[in-house]
Parts: sequence; C-alpha cells; structure tokens
Amino acid sequence: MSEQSRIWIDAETKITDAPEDHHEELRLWLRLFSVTRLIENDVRSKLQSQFDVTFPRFDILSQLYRVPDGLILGELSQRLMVSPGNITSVIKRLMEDGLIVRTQNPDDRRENIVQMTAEGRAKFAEMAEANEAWIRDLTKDLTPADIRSLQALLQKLKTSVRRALG
Amino acid sequence: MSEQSRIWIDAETKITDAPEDHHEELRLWLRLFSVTRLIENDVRSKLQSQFDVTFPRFDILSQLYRVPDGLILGELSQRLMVSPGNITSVIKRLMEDGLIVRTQNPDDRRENIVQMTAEGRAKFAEMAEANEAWIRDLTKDLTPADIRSLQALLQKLKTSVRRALG
DNA sequence: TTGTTTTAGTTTAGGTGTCAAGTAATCTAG
DNA sequence: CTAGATTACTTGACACCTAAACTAAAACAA
Repeated sequence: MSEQSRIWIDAETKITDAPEDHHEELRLWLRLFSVTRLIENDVRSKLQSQFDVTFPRFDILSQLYRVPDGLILGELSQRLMVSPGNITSVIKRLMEDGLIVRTQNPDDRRENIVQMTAEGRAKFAEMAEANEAWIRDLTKDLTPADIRSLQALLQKLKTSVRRALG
Repeated sequence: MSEQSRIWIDAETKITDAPEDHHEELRLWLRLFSVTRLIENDVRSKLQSQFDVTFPRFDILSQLYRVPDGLILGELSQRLMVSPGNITSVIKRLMEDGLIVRTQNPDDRRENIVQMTAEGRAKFAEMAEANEAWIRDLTKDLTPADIRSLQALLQKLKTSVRRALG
C-alpha cells in the first residue's frame, strides 16, 4: 500500500458497505467522531505551536472569557463536560501562568469562583481570533446553507442524545 | 442558579447570539465538538462499567476486527489518528490481556503486524453489538432522512477539512 | 441543637495523549 | 559497496482525563 493512499484511511472508512439501513446510525457516529478528531488534532497542534497553550486550557479560557464575573469550578466542569477532578489541576496551572484568578465565595466557603485576569483576556483575544480563522479555513468548502443545515441537524442530534441520557 | 438548569449548559450554549453570519463556522465547530464529547463520554462510561474496557482499546479492537490479516502499527496509528508513541503502550496492554497478538514482518523487520486473537474477536463481537445498540438509542429521535443528510454533510465537511490540511 | 445528608472541591491511582529524542532496519545515491 | 537519508517503532517527560475515596462546608431534619 502506497504512503499516499494510506493517509486518507481512518476510523470510519472501512466499515461494511451494507445498503440496508441497519448500521447507518453507527456509521454516522463513526464519521462524527472522526471528523471531530481531525479538526481537534489540527487545532490542538496549532494552539501548541503558535501560542504554547494546550487545547484544554484554551477550552477553559474560552468559557471564562464570556463570563467576566467568573464561574464556579463545578459550573466550569459541567460546561466543559469534564470531571471535577480534572478541572482542579488544569486550573492550578492556569493560575501559575497568571491567566486566571481564583476566589473563595465568602457566602459559601465550599465554592471557588475563577475568572480571567487582564493578561488572560488579552492573550485569549489573540488566540480566539486565530482560532476562528482556522475554523473558517477548515470549513470553507461548506456553503452558508450547508452550515445552517448541519447546525440544525447537530442540534437535533444533541437533543436526541440528551433525551436518551435522561 | 438551580441545579436543574445548570445541567443543560455546556461549551456551545453561551456564545454571542449575533445574527450576522460571521461566527457561524465557529458555532458549528463548538456544537460538533460538544455533541461528540457528549456521546463519547456516555459510550466510554458504558464500555468501562459493562465490559471493563477503555474507549481507546475498543477503538483499536474495532479496527482490527475488520482486518483479519492484521495491521501494521503505523497503519493503525493513522487510522485512529493518534500518535505512534501512543499506540505502543495501548497495544502492549491489549497483548497482556490476550486480545491481540503481534508479529514481526520477516521481510521488513521494522514492521510489526498486530491482529486479534480468537478471544479478542469473541469479546469484541459482544461489545460491538452493545455499542451499536447504545448508538441507535442515542440517535433515535433522528429520522432516516436526518441521518442521511447528516452523513452527507459530515462527509462534505471532512472533505473540506482534508483539503484545507493539504 | 445535633446528627445525617448533600454539595464543592481535592487527591490518588492508573490509563491515554502529545512531542521530541533515540534505536534499529532499510533504502538510496554515488 | 557504503555513507547518509528515511522509515518503523520505542522511550521519556509531561499534560490530561476518569473514577473513587476523601475533606470540608452547608443544608436539613428530628
């Protein structure tokens, strides 16, 4: 097998090509997963090389950027869909970098609010702009109508998943 | 904020609701990412609790299942879109579990072919069936037409991404 | 009030992920 | 034939990630 042809093979390429509808949902999931990973890998490597920031840190910053009053750690964990135990350590490193601050809520000392520093906001603004340009570039073969349709269908899928999860 | 309302907030919910088309691509990516993570988290936790297998191991097994002759490590790495260094350690553990075997290619001793054992095939068949049922359940609010449209649009997106990546 | 339960976050153990540097085998140009 | 590339894979350092067990604070209930 030539090197050139191998590049285009991935997780969803090789499944049985049965015309019956029985496996279409699985095929859909495999494609969803693979295209997401493809984009995520590209974004991650660009964030790393151009801004020396990891994808998870960027993810946290983008949440906090839109909420100047900050978020409780648990809220952050739910929005990012990652475990609470994970947030703890990533937050610590972002604090060490001076990009966010953390304050205990005096009215409920269990809660800790994190928010961005001015430095964090400035750095994130730069990254976000680049990120948006990357995404526009990656999606440039889609028409506005494609994007609207995809958006709507993904919303419908998400609703379906959430309903199934109870 | 009530607990009930918080559950439904996540990465793509809170972005600015500007009606201009300028941020639609980014919004699309955020939704794609969040719905993928939602499904992946559910599948991972079910694989763990019901079969004591991790998502990455399942991912490797599902590739090997369809290729009885096995795959070279590098091919596996490309298909799964993960780094070669990663494959090494996951493969080692799958071997220790007796689910796969590894053979050096005598014609090119740099290459190592991995393939499933009978035990691996049997265990995977069970998991794959459960997995397909989970996915059907998660997607059950989508019509066959929805699924076909999504499939086609994701294919178009993937082509766009691949073209952009060169 | 006081004992129980719930909630917010941390810690630990272990698996997964990248990148970069390293090794061994093969290829290739001269 | 042989020195320098290239290819396949491994290793090590470090970052993420989850689940489960833990601590501390607050809420609740008798």
